[in-house]
Amino acid sequence: MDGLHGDDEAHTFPPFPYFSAPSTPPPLASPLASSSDGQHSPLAAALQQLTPPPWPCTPPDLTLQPAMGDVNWSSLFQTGPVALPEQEEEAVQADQSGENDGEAGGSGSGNKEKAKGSAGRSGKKKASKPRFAFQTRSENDILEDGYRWRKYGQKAVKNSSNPRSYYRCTHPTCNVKKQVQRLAKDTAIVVTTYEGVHNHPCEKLMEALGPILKQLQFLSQF
DNA sequence: CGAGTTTGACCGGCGC
DNA sequence: GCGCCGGTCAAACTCG
Repeated sequence: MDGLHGDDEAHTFPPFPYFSAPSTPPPLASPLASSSDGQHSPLAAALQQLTPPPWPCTPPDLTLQPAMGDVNWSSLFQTGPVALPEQEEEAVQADQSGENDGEAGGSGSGNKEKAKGSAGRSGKKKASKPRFAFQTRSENDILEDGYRWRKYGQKAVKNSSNPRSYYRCTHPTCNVKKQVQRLAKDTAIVVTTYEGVHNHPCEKLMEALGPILKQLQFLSQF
């Protein structure tokens, strides 16, 4: 976890790819993704752009958060295992492709068991998910990234006077989590760590692009 | 009243 | 084996 702040673990990222998937984007979960001809319709192309990236799908709204002034994008880095072991990678993908019952159903399953801790379910070794961390300079702890988050915990962490907050994506089938914490050294800097990949389109992006998509759908008829 | 937040307790991993 | 620590749960609470 300390890799978050360790410079030796920091991996410089290419320019913040808000709307493009890292390499080969997974198939979109939304039914809208399948066009009538199944090929490269403008609608399908547009929807491809909505493939959820692991990082925020929308940039911090500087107009709404004037204090965020200078976003230190150069500090964008990847934490944790950059290259996942094959088995773990498979586990992660399986976890994200519909077997999200673990976390998503955990809290509401009526399971009397108490918290099973940070190691996850079934006593297996913790499967490391892709994690992406970046720093922003902001008065707000929560940057507007286009997704809806539900806070499920807050902890005081060692060597930091600021608590760490834990959030989970509110989408029913999404298992993405994020941690938000202010730097002890510079409390103006918020470190946000994303864990996992959204398996659904960005809500606010969909909201914003809705009219455009409708128009594309209309135009694609001709 | 439903959705989201707060907060204390609990659990597993890990270092010693 | 023990204790520390990070992560999660879930009941209680708040808010719109």
